[in-house]
Amino acid sequence: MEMRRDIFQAIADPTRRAIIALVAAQAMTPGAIAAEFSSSRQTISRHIQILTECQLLRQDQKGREIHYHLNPNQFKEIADFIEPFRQLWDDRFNKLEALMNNPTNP
Amino acid sequence: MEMRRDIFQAIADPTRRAIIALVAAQAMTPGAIAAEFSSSRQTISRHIQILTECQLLRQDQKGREIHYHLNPNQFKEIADFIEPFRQLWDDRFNKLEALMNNPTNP
DNA sequence: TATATTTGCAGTCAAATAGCTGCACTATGG
DNA sequence: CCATAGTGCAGCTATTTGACTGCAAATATA
Repeated sequence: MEMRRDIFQAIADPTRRAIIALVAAQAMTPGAIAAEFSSSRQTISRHIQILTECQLLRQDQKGREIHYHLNPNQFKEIADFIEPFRQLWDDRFNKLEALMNNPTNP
Repeated sequence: MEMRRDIFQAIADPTRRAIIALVAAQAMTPGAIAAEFSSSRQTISRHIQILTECQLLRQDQKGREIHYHLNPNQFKEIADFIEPFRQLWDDRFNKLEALMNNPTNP
């Protein structure tokens, strides 16, 4: 029944990206997260569940509260996807890369 | 009727990511792209249309053939999303950043 | 001009998704 | 022990999505 989630599908939803941005700043409880949105608490809870399945979020139980915090490692899969194209648009990256390949030269 | 497409939704589909990877190597016609997949030509054509709506692909009409090629600029939106988290996992990036902040000239 | 090739568009259908409400479970405090 | 607060899960519905088939438009070739 439950389709295998991948991280690209997880970040496809704008609400979930907003949740990620919120939690990135500080760990938050589901209630506090839901308070930031107009959707119902249960709906936000479902989004949190999806993000947790992809390990984008991690739980931190404290008494009856659960604090969710970001797991930045999972973003590597997205980074790996766009990395091959990065040099085609990111001048800053090109400068960094030049320094990396030629660290001692002018 | 037609929902506004965003780029995150565009790359959520694995077939579309595969199309992107194909076209990144070289510009291709819809027919040639479809030949790489088991889905029908029309289904692939629909995916190409979605990618083009998001400007991830660009058309290049040559007679009755249309060559699609990648528009890497659009990946910036994805990069901007994950960039804030990059330093938290990417050691290589940290090294590059260090070089950038402390260039070769003493 | 007639024909074949390349492509896009409309229509249909099954499956997945995101939203809601209601209920059950756990932990804290009196 | 009981009430309350914080969460998760089940079930329902409307919307969206991805796949297919069929057809039309445009271009190249005989």
